[in-house]
Amino acid sequence: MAQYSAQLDGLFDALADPTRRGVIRRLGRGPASVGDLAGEFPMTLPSFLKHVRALESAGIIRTSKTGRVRTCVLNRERLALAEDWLAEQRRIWEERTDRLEQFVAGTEEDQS
Amino acid sequence: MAQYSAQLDGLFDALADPTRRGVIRRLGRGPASVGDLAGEFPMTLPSFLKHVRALESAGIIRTSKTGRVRTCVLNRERLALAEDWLAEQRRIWEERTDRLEQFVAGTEEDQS
DNA sequence: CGGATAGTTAGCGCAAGGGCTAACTATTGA
DNA sequence: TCAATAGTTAGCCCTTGCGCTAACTATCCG
Repeated sequence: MAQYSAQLDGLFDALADPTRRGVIRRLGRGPASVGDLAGEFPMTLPSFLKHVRALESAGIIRTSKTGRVRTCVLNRERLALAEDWLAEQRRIWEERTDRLEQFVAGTEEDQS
Repeated sequence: MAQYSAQLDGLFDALADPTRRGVIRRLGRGPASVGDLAGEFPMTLPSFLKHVRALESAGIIRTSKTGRVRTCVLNRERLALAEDWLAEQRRIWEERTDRLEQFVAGTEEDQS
C-alpha cells in the first residue's frame, strides 16, 4: 500500500508537466522515436531526454533501442492507475452526497 | 489553452503527494478543519498548512475561516478536470487501436 | 483580564526539478 | 573509411518543494 502510494506519486508527478503530457498525447497515436518526439518541443535533446526518462521510470512509457534509434511506446495500464484513483475518490464523494440526500429527504418527511 | 495546461500542471502536481491525496480522500467524506485534518498526518502544523495552500491554489479545495477555525471543503469540479484529461487520452488511444484492428482485419481478408 | 486554542508568518536547510552547454559513444550509409 | 546522425552523459545554474523551529495574531472561554 505504501508502494502503491509511491507509484501514484511518480505517476501524478510525471503528469504535472506540459511536455510530458504532450508526449503521452502523441504516443496515444502510436510509437515514436526520441528524436521525432523531441522535434515537437522547444528545448534541447538532453533536456527532453530527461522527460522521457521521467515518463519511463513512472512506468507510463516503455522504450527500446534498435540500432541508434530509441523507440517509445505508451503503457496504458499505468495511466489507468491514475484513472482508478480518481474514480475511487469520486465513489467516496458520491456515497456521501447520496447519504446527504437521503438525510434531507428524511428531514422533509418529518416536517410533513 | 495555455491556461488550461497550466491548470493541469497545478492539478497533477497537487495530486503528486501522499499527504495531499490523503486530504482529498478525507474531504470526500465531508468538510473538516485544518487542525482536524492535520491530526492525521505526521508533520507539524506549518508544514501541513503548506499542503492545504497547495490544494487550495490548485482549486481542489476551498477554505473559509469563521472565528479562529478554517474549514476545508472539496471542490469536485476541479478533480473532474484531471479525470477529463485522462479520459481524452484514453479516447485517443482507443481510436488508434480500433483503426489498428480494422487494418489487421483487412489484411486477413486479403490473404484469404 | 488572561490563559488556552487555532492558525499563521518568517526564515532556514537541503534535495530535487528542469533548463542549458560541452563532449562523448554508437550506428549508419556514401 | 569517415562524416553525419541519434542518443547519451556529466556537470552547471537557478528555482521550487517540503520539512523544521520560533515567534506572532486572533479568537474563545473561565
